[in-house]
Amino acid sequence: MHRGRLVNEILMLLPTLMRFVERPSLVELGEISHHGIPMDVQVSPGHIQVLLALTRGPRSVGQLAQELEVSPPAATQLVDRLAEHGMVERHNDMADRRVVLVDYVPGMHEVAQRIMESRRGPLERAMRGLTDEEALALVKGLKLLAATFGATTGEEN
Amino acid sequence: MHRGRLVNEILMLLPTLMRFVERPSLVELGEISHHGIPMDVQVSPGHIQVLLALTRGPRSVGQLAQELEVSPPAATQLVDRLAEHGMVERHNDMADRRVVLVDYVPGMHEVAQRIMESRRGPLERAMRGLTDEEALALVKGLKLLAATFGATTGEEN
DNA sequence: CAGTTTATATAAGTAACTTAAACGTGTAGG
DNA sequence: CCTACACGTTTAAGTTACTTATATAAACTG
Repeated sequence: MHRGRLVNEILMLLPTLMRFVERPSLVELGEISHHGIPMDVQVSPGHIQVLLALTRGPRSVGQLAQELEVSPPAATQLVDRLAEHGMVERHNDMADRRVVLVDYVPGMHEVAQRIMESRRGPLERAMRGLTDEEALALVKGLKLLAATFGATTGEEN
Repeated sequence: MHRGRLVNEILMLLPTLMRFVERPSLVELGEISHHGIPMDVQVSPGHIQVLLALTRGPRSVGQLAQELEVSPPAATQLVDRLAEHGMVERHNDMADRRVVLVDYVPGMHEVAQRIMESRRGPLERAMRGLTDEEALALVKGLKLLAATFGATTGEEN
């Protein structure tokens, strides 16, 4: 088994995959127009991450930054954009008025769901070409890569 | 087996991994200083891809753009940067004087090697945590993801 | 040899980050 | 209680890696 060869393949694959993943996709959102929201929205992977994180309940901006492993200003920006599109709201935490809690706008849960589906679709389709073992190995490998790169590249906080 | 769960995990993992991978790393290059080249160089994943592609011989700018799946101007820029750092050279193709052939600067092959090692290192370390089957599945999965995203996101030429 | 296509480069613009600094709020210590 | 420092978020400014549109030069084509 030529590990070196595999490493080379990944070295060629990762940046290319990255560019594709990074490319923000236009999501068609027909029937919510009666909510006064534009018909389609540009969503980047980061936004999807936020929406996905919020499925487990409201989060503070800082928590979001930690979960996505980005700087606080980046989290602020992501929330800004989603708020502009009417997907999420900011509330003040009454317990600690410094923190800003982010949550779905009431009734937008399903819309968020649809937006996420637009990303999940291609992924699910891709994974149909993998056996269960391979799918598990893929996730395991991705986690390892993230951990290793994370450790190598600073990881300052 | 909960495929949906795995898809969610990947949806959370990919962008984060992306951000790490994307982060350009500073490569230490001690002893080439006598070539008149700066001691360390900022290399992005795209640059690594170019260096790796050149191991299989000289390439035209257009070919590089195709192999990395980026636009021609992006390839031009990547070559610009590597040329600034004295890693690669542009030659005119005598057969077709429109094409610009890119190749290592003589003697820089080993330096390029070292730069690539700086990226291969973390990858190899990560893959040590995988069995051979898992490593193969990882590569297979990455290819599938790239193909699927590529198909979804335009792929215009 | 005029007109179109091809290969590269330049110019201008964008999106997603980063660090540094500002601002308001909480929390102790004297 | 109030001064000083720490914390959570935002604003500001800068960077990077792309994109599209346009320019330039060389090669085909009738």
